[in-house]
Amino acid sequence: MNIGEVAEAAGVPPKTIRYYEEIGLIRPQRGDNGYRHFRESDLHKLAFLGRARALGFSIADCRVLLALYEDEARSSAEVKALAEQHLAEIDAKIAGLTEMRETLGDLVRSCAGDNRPDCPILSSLADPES
Amino acid sequence: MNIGEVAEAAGVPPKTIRYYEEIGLIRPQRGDNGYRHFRESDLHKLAFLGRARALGFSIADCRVLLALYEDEARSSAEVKALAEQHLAEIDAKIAGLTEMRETLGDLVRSCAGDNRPDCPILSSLADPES
DNA sequence: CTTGACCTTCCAGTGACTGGAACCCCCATT
DNA sequence: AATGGGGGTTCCAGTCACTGGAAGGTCAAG
Repeated sequence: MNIGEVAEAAGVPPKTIRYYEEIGLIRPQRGDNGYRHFRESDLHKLAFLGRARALGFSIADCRVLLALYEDEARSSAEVKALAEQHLAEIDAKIAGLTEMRETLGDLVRSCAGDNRPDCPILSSLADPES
Repeated sequence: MNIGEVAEAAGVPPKTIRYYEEIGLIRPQRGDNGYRHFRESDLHKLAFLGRARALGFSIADCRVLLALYEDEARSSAEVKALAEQHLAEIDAKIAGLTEMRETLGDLVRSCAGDNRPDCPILSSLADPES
């Protein structure tokens, strides 16, 4: 398979695939014309990476996950630990965003949104104590 | 005030303040020694920026917010529209993260986390249909 | 006069791509 | 044989909002 075909099949853009090769996540073969040639195992890896990224794992995490996936002697505890750590990060992000959402939501609700200049949103940004 | 003092007072690091000057968000004066000199209005702006950033507004949004803040003829509707747009982005982010959280949470719950290699997390990443 | 804290600029790196330019290759049609 | 279009290739730059670090100037205290 050429890069376009595997990109389509794995749901990962060609640019991203080239980037993944550059950082050593995959190592496709090369044909005589210099084209990358992808085997089934490459496609498999790319789809794996696409799903891991969609779950928010960093590239560093993905590297570890791929290594664990290919390590027959892994323990599921290692994988679970990584996933739980990531889950905690997601929770932290959600908590931060939720707090933002609440604060900003309050401000938006308190703003008339008419053509007068008085605006509690700006007032609060300028001085939340006032 | 010098940069350290205003950084402390506004809760914005010196590096960030220099960056904000570089991109034209603030224009502190300069002393004969080349040091930046910050007036009360600069401090005020920096604190404003710090709070807007803490609410997740982008630098581009902050630029607009500052301009609106300084525009006596603004309408609160303009501010509210910007805030509502940002609120929608926050909601979208929260929704995305929440979905990740659920999927990943399911996987983590289904993983024994023992010293055997069998791992539903890896299996699902490799092939979610299986 | 020296020390140390503070200030300056400039350059590079972060994460994970993404866009674009310049160029090469392969196949099919004229 | 030429050509056209849709692949592919590399390399460079940009994104976002800083952040770290190096090399060097300035200032106040002791």
